[in-house]
Amino acid sequence: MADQTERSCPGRRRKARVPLNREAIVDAALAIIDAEGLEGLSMRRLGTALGVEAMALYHHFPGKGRLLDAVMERLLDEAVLPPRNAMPPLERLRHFMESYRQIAVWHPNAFILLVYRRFNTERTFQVYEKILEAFDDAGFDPPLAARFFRLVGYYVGGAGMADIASRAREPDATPVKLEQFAGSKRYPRVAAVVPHLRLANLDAIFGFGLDVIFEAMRKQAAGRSGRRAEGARAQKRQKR
Amino acid sequence: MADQTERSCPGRRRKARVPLNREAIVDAALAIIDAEGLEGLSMRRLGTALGVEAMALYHHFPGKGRLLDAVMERLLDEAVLPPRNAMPPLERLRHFMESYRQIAVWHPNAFILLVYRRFNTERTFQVYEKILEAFDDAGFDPPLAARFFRLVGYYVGGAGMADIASRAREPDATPVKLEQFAGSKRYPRVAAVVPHLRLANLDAIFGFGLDVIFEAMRKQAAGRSGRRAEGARAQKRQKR
DNA sequence: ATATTTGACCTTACGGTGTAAAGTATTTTC
DNA sequence: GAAAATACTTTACACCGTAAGGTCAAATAT
Repeated sequence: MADQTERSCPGRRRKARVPLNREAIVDAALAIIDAEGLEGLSMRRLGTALGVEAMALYHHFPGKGRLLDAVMERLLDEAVLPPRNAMPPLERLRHFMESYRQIAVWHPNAFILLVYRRFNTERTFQVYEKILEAFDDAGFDPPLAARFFRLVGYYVGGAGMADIASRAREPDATPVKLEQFAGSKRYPRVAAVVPHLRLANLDAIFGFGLDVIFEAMRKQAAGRSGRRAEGARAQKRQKR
Repeated sequence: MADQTERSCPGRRRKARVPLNREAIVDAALAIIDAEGLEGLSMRRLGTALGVEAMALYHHFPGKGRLLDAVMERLLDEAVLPPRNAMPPLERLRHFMESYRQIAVWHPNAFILLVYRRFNTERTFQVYEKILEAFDDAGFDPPLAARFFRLVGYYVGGAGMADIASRAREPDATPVKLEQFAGSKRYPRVAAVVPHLRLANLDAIFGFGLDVIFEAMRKQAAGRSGRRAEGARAQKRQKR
């Protein structure tokens, strides 16, 4: 992973020396995070991987914070919302949520950025906009869109994080693991449930939760679009 | 916040010199995190607050990781599961989830510990055990308990994190805020929904999500306990 | 009462971190 | 060809967690 690209190659046929660019830096940063964890990414380490001194990076990013923002954007690119005409809006949203979780699976060390840090760049706002557009397409007015947007967002973010914790080996974790308590007499309920929380089941569990949430959305959307058109029964939760 | 307690008071009537203890250290650590953020907590900083050199702390904790584990336990103490005979199991769980989120409100800087780090100590396993006991009381078999445990856990963890991000001023955040886009023509959906995501609404939004999840749990539990007993619904506290 | 052990804390040091400030060399522009 | 801009380096500072070993008062043993 430490490629040490031959950008400079001291004596040999100096080739116009292509300079670094933000994209290459972000790629390298994500590669390091994937390989060595978030705390494995330091400016010096990143510089070395790119064949450059740490301070050179400050020519392309004002600081590590902005670099991490760029890594977030890069991650978000992997979460795709299917095009508007491809399928019904709720299905589009479901696809997005599933691919969002995939980010946690593919980049377990980096995913926390999406949970911990604010979405503060233009690109991330474009994502918000498209998601909320789909909510609107599904027939949710802004107050209800806000509620379900949060519900599903909380869930997906939390699921990604918990997935990671399950797979986890963060820097200074205690060696104790869930599995060690599986046969414990002192924690019988934990022992009974733990077998169903294994890695192999996480996909199904995640899908189950999405089922519950999207089922609720489907009902509300149906009620709404009904009322919107003429006036049906509708779930009366709304308020204020 | 930097109390610099007079534990040593050089010349004056040296008073048996009460030594530090883990509890006092954890209290001080949490106080620092609350006041200055998670990255504001360093061993040196903590030592200073306690009137002691940093290395003295290593007499009470093997390292910063174990100290953070202790802070997690301290935080978890604030999430209370009402006693078994106080109310029906699903209501007990709901109370727990609400108080769990309160941790995020009271300790926004520390809450991420509960999401990011594994639960690895005895005390945290006791919490798991009691929660799963309540699931059992509610009539869920282990596979279904696992699913709903995750669903509600993902949600509550994600909600806490997102709440924090909303209130956030993490170390190197971009100055851009959601509100700056409220009137934007470029993000009309965001502009429409943002007013409903303000701090004042977060409690209601969180409650709405819990409503959806617990409604689904109620239905499933009813189906289960009905099948389990004979035909009645029965809240039925049962078992050991 | 004295000697010994122990517990609690301190000092020093090492290799890391992000980044401010200033220097250097190469490329581009006029 | 001179001037300006760009890309990168050097050096330095104030932090970080913690390993290793030292110090000194209180507790215990003799």
